[in-house]
Amino acid sequence: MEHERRSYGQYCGLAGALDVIGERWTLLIIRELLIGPCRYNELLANLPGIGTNLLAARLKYLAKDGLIEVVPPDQNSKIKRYRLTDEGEALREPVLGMARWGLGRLDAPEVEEAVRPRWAMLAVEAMIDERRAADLDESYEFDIDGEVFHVEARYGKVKVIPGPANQPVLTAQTDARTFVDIGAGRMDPLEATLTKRLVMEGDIEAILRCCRLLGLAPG
Amino acid sequence: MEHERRSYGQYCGLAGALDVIGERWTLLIIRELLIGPCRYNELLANLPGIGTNLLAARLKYLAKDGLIEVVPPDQNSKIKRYRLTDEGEALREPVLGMARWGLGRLDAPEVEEAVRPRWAMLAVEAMIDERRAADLDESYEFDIDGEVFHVEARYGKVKVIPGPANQPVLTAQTDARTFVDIGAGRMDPLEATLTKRLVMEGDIEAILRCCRLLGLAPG
DNA sequence: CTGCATCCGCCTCGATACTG
DNA sequence: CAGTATCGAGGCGGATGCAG
Repeated sequence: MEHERRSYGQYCGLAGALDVIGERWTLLIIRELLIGPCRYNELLANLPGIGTNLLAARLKYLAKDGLIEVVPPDQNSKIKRYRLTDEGEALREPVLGMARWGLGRLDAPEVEEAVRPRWAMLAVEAMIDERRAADLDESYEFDIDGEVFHVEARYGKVKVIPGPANQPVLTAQTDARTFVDIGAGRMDPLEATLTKRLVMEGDIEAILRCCRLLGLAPG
Repeated sequence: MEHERRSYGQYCGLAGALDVIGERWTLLIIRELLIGPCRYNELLANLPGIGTNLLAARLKYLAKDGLIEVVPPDQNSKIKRYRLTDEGEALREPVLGMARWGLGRLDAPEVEEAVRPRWAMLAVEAMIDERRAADLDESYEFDIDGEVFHVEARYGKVKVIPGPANQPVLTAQTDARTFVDIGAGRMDPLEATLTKRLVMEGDIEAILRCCRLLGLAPG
């Protein structure tokens, strides 16, 4: 006995979007997949509080609606993974926009708040202002609690990529909590550096260019 | 006995945003207020299906979170209105982004789908590509089922404004259903014109410039 | 009439247990 | 590892009540 899905029943783009991605947990699943393809149990681990039945149901709907697809297990690893389709990937911009909006409003984390280094990667992507990258041709490497990724700025186009950079002009090492604090505007990079919670290595000018790209410094 | 609000409990911008605007109906309330300040019963009328208690509860939370504020009744009209604060207004970009995403996926409306001319105004705003307005200095007037608004393009900055335009180079008249069909890409402006569902008056070149601005024509 | 508050039935959600 | 099954609690939808 299948039940029909709840719908707003409005002939409007936003209502149509929310019919698909408006239910609880759905956009957070999209967030995880925006960072990269995931296995079922990875999603479960990075979405503390979601019921396993609910995750399964959401994945089923998202696949039926064409936002995600299953990467079948290949020869070496017999593990099924989920990944965004182009249609799902097209949500990146608006979702990052919402993340940027929410980042600026974040309060200090309560005791029970979950913190994951991978979310810092999305925070970086949300903070980037590509208009400030017109003259850049370099990359910055981040190590957040051991999770390593880098930002590649190439003449106006900026990408955030998992893994270490080739020849970064800057490496930054910190913990997820501190990084999100900085992104939320509640801690200054200077303060984090002075208290040794943030350690940056590289040319001073490169550090400033990186901070400007992330909206952490004027200019 | 007040109940604590449900939260994802994640120290992440997106999760923080969804704690505030992720509940059912909330983003649609924001949509209505993005179009313009509204009275309680206007919201109720344009959100068919919402419970009156739920609307009241959402408005209360949105006010407490600083996204909306109450415009007190002034002398001539003793009617209370709700309007977005700057914080709420800051959601315009990501919300329009989601609307654009959803607009492209809209199926033909089912029998029971609600259609409101005011939503066409938001659809226009979502469709606009400001990068194509660099050389424009003119305005286009729309009449959707009697709801009149206009688009003002001024050298790269484009605004959608309620009410008639001053000296529009183009006036377009149609019904909400047809307009959303065009926005969703399921009907061509040409087809709508030939079937008399869309009537445009103005210079042929102006019509083409307007279509390009809305992503309805290449170039 | 507007702007809510209260009540109730149902559906969704969250947690745990269980299976291939 | 990757889900399915089950069940209690709470959020939602609709009707109704009521004060200004």
